[in-house]
Amino acid sequence: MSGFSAPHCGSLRGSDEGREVELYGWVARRRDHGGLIFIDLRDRWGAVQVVFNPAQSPKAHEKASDLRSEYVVRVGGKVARRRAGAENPRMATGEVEVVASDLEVISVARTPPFAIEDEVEADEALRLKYRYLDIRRPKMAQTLELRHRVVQAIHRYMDGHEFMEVETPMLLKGTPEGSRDFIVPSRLHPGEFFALPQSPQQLKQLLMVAGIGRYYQIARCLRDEDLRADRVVEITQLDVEMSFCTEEDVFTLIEGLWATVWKDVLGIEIPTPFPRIDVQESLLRYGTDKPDMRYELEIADVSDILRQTRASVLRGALETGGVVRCLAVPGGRDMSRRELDELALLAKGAGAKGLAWFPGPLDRHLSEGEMSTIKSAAGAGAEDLILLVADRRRKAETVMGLLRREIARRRKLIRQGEWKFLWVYPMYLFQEDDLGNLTYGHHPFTSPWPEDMDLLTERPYDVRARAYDCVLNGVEVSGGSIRIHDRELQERVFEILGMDRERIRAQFGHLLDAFEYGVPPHGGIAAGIDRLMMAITGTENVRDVVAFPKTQSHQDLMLGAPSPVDPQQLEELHIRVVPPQKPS
RNA sequence: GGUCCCGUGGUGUAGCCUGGCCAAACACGCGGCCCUGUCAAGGCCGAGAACGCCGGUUCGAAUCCGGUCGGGACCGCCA
Repeated sequence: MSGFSAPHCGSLRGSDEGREVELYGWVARRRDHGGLIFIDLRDRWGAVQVVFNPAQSPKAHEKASDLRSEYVVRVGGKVARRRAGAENPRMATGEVEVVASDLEVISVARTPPFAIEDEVEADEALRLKYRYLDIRRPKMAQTLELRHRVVQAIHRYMDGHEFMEVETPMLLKGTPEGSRDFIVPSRLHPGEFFALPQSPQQLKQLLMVAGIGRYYQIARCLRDEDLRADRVVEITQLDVEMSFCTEEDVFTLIEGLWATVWKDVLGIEIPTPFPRIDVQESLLRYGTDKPDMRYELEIADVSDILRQTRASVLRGALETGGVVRCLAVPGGRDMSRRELDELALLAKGAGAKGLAWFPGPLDRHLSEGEMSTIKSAAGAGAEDLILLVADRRRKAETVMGLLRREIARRRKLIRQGEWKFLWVYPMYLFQEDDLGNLTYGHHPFTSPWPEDMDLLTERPYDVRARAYDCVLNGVEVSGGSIRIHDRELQERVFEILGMDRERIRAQFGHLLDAFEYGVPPHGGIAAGIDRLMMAITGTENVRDVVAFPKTQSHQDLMLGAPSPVDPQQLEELHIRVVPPQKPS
């Protein structure tokens, strides 16, 4: 018995009328009329109605009464047009049905822990535990197929532009830079470890030195960091590197790539080139470096208006070097106190000291003049409510960005169906970390802005970077930079980052050495396929676009990973486990 | 590292704030019977949870408190 070449359940159409077929699939639903029995038979391609009629085949009909959900069956029968009035326009196969003459139960099934239907909202942990059932849901299967088609379109496009896919190793050298590495013990080198790739960054730069010129790879990258709704441990990225290029070449390539993917896969024309915004302006106006342009809602800085204000909470923040930012909520005067409290909770959750608004509690602290100046700065209309946050600049931006997104969601301001691409460019080379230390903005291989070279030592924070992010509907779908290709400049940047000679040599010696053997100028970009798929499918949950995702605490609920290993295995790897001390 | 939300039959929810009327309600699903044109089929009947776990408060806890486990959202982090 081979059903491999059998017609797909979901592919039958009116034109198949009269065909004798054998179908293989899962019982999606059974409607037993005592006399007639209908089942919907499902496979990856969809579902078709099968009729068991005792008048036509009493044996098949008798067997069919034992069918239950998710049984795997083989049905022999004839494709027939449905009788007039019995067509189902809601099914792609709704014009036809298969009149069964033969039925074989290949495999029975327990009642699944949740219904295999798109609408049923099962608990996510349960879905993850039984992912193989979850993927049977048409929506999940379709998402995976869409992802496949996107990736195929990417391969075609990159190949068409003479990019060569080169595989890079999974077992790399660990670096304390960037995100936390996943490490793999070496059996043959006691006490030494490989690191799994956070990205093939250095390897693709070395491929440029190797003369490959145009490299790409659909690469898996692993970062041992805390998860979020839009982050998974194991990400897939389109990794690209090219020689003798400028930013403009990268922009053109990627704009063309997305335009092709959208056209080939979604049948949608997207306009190119994409608009650009520099990161500083983005943070000011949208409170984020990945603004969603499907709605307006601009943030305004009203610090200067309020320097002398009687409102002490606002003035206090300004006097300690902070800022006051505000946002007009369209028609927001109708918001309930409860709703505003929820927003305040959100702001506090993000680390804000509080949330102020008017009309409201702020009324008696602000002068008429202040209120009207703020309103015009925020572009507020008569029915609008003004939200204000006073804090350190970065905190205020984070909080306002969060509020902007929340307001857009709550007030349904997001224009669904729009594809708002943009480049955030340029960015800054360095940023300040939590402890006030200087660290890189993108990664340490990013080229400084040529005109800002003089500032490197004196005012590093003002140095722009030849780095860019491509943002789609508020999702950072790709980011990259033109790299440093000069050994001395690269060493200088490492030093500014606080690395001593010894460490530079140990960690990046191979790259610096390579730069002495004829290095082309180069640059590139990496596009997160997971986030891209989020934007395409309109989900806010990455796990929706990954076949077998892990939970927030890095667990695979289906496999039960991670799990302890055999002591013998540990011994072979020269590893001893020290359990965490329980504070008692 | 931190803040917050959630955890009740197979599934989704109600009940929890204002403890006793709750061995817990509803829908779907599940099992049986009836039914020849349904497609979320329909009708009738039925089974199924001591309320994540541990401890505390109380005459009495699904309900209050503490802890713990699991899931999620966010801040930090993620070059």
